[in-house]
Amino acid sequence: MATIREVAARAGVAPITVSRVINGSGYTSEETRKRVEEAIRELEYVPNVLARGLRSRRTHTLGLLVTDVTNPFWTTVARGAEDEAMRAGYALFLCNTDEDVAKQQRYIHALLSRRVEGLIIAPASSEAGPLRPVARAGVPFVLVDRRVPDVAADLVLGDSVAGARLLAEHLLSQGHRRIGHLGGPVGLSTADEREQGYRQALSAAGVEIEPQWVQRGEYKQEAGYRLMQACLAQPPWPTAVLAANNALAVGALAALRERGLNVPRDMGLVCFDDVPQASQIDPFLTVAAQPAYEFGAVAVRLLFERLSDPKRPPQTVVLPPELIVRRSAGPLN
Amino acid sequence: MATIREVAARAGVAPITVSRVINGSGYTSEETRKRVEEAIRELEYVPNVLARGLRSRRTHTLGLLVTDVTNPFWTTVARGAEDEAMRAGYALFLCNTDEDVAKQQRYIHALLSRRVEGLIIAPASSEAGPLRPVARAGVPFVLVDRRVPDVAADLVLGDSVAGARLLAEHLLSQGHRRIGHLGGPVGLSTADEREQGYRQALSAAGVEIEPQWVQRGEYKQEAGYRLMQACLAQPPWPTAVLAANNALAVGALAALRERGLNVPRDMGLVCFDDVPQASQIDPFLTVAAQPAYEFGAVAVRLLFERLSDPKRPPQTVVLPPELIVRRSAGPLN
DNA sequence: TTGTATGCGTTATCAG
DNA sequence: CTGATAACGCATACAA
Repeated sequence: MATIREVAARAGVAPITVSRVINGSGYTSEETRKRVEEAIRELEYVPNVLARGLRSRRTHTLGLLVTDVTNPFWTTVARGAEDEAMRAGYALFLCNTDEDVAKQQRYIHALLSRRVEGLIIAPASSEAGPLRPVARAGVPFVLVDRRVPDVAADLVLGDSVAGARLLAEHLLSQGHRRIGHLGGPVGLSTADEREQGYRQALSAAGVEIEPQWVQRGEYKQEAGYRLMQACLAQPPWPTAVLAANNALAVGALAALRERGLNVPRDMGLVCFDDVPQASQIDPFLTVAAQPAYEFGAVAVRLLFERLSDPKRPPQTVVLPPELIVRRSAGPLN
Repeated sequence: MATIREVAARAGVAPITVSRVINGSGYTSEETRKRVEEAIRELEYVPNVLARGLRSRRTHTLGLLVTDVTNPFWTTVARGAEDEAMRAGYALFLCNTDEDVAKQQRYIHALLSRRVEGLIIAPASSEAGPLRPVARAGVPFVLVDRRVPDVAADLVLGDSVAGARLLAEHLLSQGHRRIGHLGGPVGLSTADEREQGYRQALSAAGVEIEPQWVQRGEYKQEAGYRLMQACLAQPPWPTAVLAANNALAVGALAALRERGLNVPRDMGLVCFDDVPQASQIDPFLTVAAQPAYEFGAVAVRLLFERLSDPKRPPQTVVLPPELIVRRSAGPLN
């Protein structure tokens, strides 16, 4: 691969002049710029971003940590972030932590060692500890989707309480009075808040909750399957359940099918986050859909704002969910 | 952020000794290693991979270009690649080209300029031209899912001809004799081969094909919607269609629903590639599923083999699809 | 087993 | 408007 010196030699200028042409910094005459650009083309010169980053401390690279790449919510977040980053000439490392703090830490280290200029993190846990290395390295970061107590950072959130309330109210409006909740990990802000919204709605309607109807686990299909079974371990059964995310709902559906229970005939089901392809195939699940693409795009914008003004106070952007009513929670018989 | 010199100073050794401890290269006494490791911990030292790569020409970074991050097939490929790369201590840039050659070229440039050691590419077009910069930069690459004529590179493929034949034969076995095909872009190997497999199966069964039943377009939902409409523009209609990928099938389903046609009652539908979440929610689509995770993992393995032996002749690995029969193509009435 | 000198490719800084 | 010089942080080559 050609270097900036070879380009300079061929164009008959100094390396720094080539640098100026590439970066559009400083002055260059029309004349020399033409010559340099031609030399670049002829040699198929590709600037070495490593060397550039080493000297200038600007790598034009961001990192994005999501907790599940196979979840359409997160891939859509990634698209939003990627588009926004690319628009600004930044590349984006997309990393999948799988809700696993150890994996998250390995990626954080990998990204810091690659000197990314900023990080967008969907935290795998609500502990502040794992984020400390990022803060101490002085690398700006934005949290998406989940809060972390005692961490001062920009934040892009959905409204979990309101969304869960919407879903629960929908079930109530369909006549359900025995409503269960399949929740996410205890301590994770979205999971805690979704349970809270669910409880608020039911309590406002004067509806009782059996303890076994409320289950918590990971945001994964297997957990949905398991929690649904636990929920139905013994009577009385709920007539409907609210799953705290789409993966939980998909797992719950498998458990219900296995027991020969039909949705919505035998059991109503609603959840947070859409499953777009599935909904195209069959508009079935009633969901509180979040503007995932915006999550990513807004997070990158916040990050850029912070990069250009490091002292600006942390901002929080809340993007409300939208209730999409489909067939999975029809009127209670 | 601390540098290797600060670590060395604190440990009372030379920088090169720290380097040796970090990389496990050369000899270091137990004693000094302990001291160095402690200094690293105390200073929260994070090695600068840019500097390391500049000097050693090893960045421990790969690039993966997929054509659609929101398609579960590609996210699963990405997971396979990522897991395999991480196991070897490599990070992976995951980039989404959106089936757009211009976008693909921008990412290729971004990745070359970051001096990735290798690339895994799902080519957005079957032209060799766009891949030339990679070859000329001397960066090894593996093609996944699609062939590119006149490019000597390692290759991970599904068996498109066989898969399409399986799907078509399934439709024939259900009694269908008027079978359409919604195909991918003309010239793209998977798209061409899937049409070929479809034609082989029908011709072997002595079944005729109306020209309007065979449509080709992008591997995207909108195309599926449009092609399905074109397919039904005028009688005679097919009684079933074979979509060349999952996105096309999802779009086709929307078009059918819009016309009030029920699948499988009024129209059979099968496609290449699964839609895992949707199939969990409702085991509906009959598909030729490909081992997507293996695509990614095998591609990374091939890349590593080539990195360690650049002169080895290009390999091609073919991973066969599996027919999963569900309800979307029941017996013809 | 450890250290010294040097250079990877680029840009910041200062000069002209 | 252009150039010379040095330095970014690390690892290679060679010495001790």
